[in-house]
Amino acid sequence: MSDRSGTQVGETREDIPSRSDIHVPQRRAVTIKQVADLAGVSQMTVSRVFNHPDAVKQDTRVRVEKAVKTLNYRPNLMARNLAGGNSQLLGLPFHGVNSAYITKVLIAALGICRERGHHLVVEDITETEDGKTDSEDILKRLKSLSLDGLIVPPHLARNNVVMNQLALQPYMSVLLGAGANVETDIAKVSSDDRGGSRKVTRYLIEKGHTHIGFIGGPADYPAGRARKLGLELALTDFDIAPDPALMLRGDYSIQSGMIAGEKLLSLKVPPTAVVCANDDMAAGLMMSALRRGIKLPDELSIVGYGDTTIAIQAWPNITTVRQPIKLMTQLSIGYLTEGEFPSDVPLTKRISDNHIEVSEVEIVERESVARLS
Amino acid sequence: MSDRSGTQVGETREDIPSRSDIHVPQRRAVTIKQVADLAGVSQMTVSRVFNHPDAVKQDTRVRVEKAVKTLNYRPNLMARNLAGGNSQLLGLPFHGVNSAYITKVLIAALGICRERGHHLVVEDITETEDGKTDSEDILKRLKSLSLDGLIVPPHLARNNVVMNQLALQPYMSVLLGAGANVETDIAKVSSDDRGGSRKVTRYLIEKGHTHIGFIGGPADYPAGRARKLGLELALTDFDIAPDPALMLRGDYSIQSGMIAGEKLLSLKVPPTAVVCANDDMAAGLMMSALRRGIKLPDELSIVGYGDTTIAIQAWPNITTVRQPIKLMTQLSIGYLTEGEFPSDVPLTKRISDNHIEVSEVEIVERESVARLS
DNA sequence: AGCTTTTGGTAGATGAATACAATAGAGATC
DNA sequence: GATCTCTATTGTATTCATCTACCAAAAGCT
Repeated sequence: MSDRSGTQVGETREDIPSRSDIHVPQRRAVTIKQVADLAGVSQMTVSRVFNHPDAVKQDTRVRVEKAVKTLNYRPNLMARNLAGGNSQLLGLPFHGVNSAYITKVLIAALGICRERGHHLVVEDITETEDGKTDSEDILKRLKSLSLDGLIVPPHLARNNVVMNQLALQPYMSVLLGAGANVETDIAKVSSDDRGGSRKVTRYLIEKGHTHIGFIGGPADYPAGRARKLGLELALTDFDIAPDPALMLRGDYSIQSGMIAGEKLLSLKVPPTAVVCANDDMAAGLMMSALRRGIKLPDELSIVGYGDTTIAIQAWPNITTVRQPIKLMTQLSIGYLTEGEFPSDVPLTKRISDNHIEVSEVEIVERESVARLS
Repeated sequence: MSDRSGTQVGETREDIPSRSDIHVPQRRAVTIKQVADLAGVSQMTVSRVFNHPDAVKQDTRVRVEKAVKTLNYRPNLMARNLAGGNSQLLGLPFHGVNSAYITKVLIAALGICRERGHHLVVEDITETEDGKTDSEDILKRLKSLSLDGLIVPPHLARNNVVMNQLALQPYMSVLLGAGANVETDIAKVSSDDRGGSRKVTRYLIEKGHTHIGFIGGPADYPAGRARKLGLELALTDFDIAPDPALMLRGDYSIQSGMIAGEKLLSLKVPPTAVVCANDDMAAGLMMSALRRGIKLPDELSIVGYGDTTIAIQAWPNITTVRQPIKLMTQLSIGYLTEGEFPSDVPLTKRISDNHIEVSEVEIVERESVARLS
């Protein structure tokens, strides 16, 4: 008690008055000690209230919580982590090019982190001009961060050097959105790309299309391959022979969609409909069609994949396949923080202990598809 | 407790070889102590090499640097910050809607942070469904982070509650991209919105347009007002009387651009050209024009502002005003880390000690403007 | 030699968590 | 009824990796 009265009298460095500068380093943030003093308990008890609430008597817990509230206390992340606790920091590697997908992930992750009291550290993994990824540099930056977990986008997953090192880190990583074929056995959250692609393709066929083109993704993106497979499945479902001449490949950029479009549209018998492995390429294709004066969607039906922002920015708005990014991100972050996937998520298929697949993929009907008459 | 002692006696946890688990918490990260030992100096000397290199003799510094390299040492951010150093963490509030501008900032900031060894913590400031911003929540999240500095986007700058609190934080904040009229005296990096808008408007006039519409931004975005002013200036430059009926206002979304477009295009005498306060609204306007079967750009010329991704995703590609985001972000982060703006930056105008304006704003000619014949 | 400057070291602090110790109260044992 | 055991709860000491502040030793200069 004497101890308490002693500290209550605010002395020490606290009482330095504000200077005339604009940015006055404000009185230091409230520490756990101050809370403990106010509540009349030890620091440990306050710490417990935050980290193991059940281990504290209801009575004292309430007292501590009140003190926390009156002082507006927030645990210092740095100290917490240094002492062995969680840093509450999740990492998200981000690349600035063709960034529709990753931006969607970012926004989803941001919201979830906010809800759960985590923070998102975004790291640049854009390739240098000469197209090389500096794996060393990425790893270095990631290492100094004391993350609680890392969300790995497909773009980074292709880099096996990084992936292998990641498996050795003291935190978990989750691959968000890939198919398979990553060397490292890392946790994965995927969605049914094959099924989605099969679904839209059938949708086109049911609209009367039989001469269907495809613009796929780069070879090192598994999702792109799954989408191609889905298309072929749908085709054979209806006894249509896939035509290799109609199967092109882009690099997920608008530009590459335009180039593929040029080729496709200059064929003697151009396709009446085209499935694209992502929305950006669909938009690119759209541009090359418009440039040729082709009327959309009447003379050419186009579908994208992903339901990214560009799908509603292009005109006509692009019919596409919605990827449940929000749900996938939720599952990823859940895994990172809980250590495992929840068991009762609807619309998902548990492939293994560390791989879950979202099976709900739906078509978003917009304006870029016409019935072939 | 017996279960504890059951593990091999005398075994420090260091020498446990890799287990069969997937995620093996690797041997602890290299610490400053190990570096010091290897280099044959004290921890302090190593610390100095990192933080005050000039205070260490060339000779020993080299020795330390070699040790750092061989051990692949990276200072622990958490410890560094706890002990009073810099956290190397910069904050960037991000909102998920109409996010073209902020995404561009994000990408720029990411690259700069990478170069300079900083990390970017992105925080969600998206409004809740009921349109309210939870200032308390934002502040709380920002506070627990021990940031070195905060980049404030215009979106957040409108919130005076937050802005006032920010001025009290122990780190600096820079307003990136606003005009003026923020109550708090915060550092600012702006660009010449008025000049840019004036420039494109003149450009349109020189193309023969005189009946020019404008779709502005919300009242609480100073940049939008500056852009409107620029338009009016250009108009009077050429003795054209601004027509209030042609001056509409959106909220920077594609949607609002479409709505404004509907109004504008259903006038008895619709404008032959429209200046939009951002690219998204230009795209929206474009859609409503296309929907009406108006031929672009021949029957309607459109210019946007900002040169965001949508400008090249829409078709025809949008002629717009480039905002030097990269440079502005560079200046912002420079201010945050150095404490002041560099004095010799080309193409900028120093307005005050803590306000710098980028005067270079150029038109990016694309396909959305036609000469009026 | 005496003083200043440079350079490197020691001690303590930072805020919170883990490990272990201590205390109190309930019920069990004799 | 006194003591003992066990459990629930709270406290103490230590640790985390690094920095700031203050000292001491070495080197340079007059």
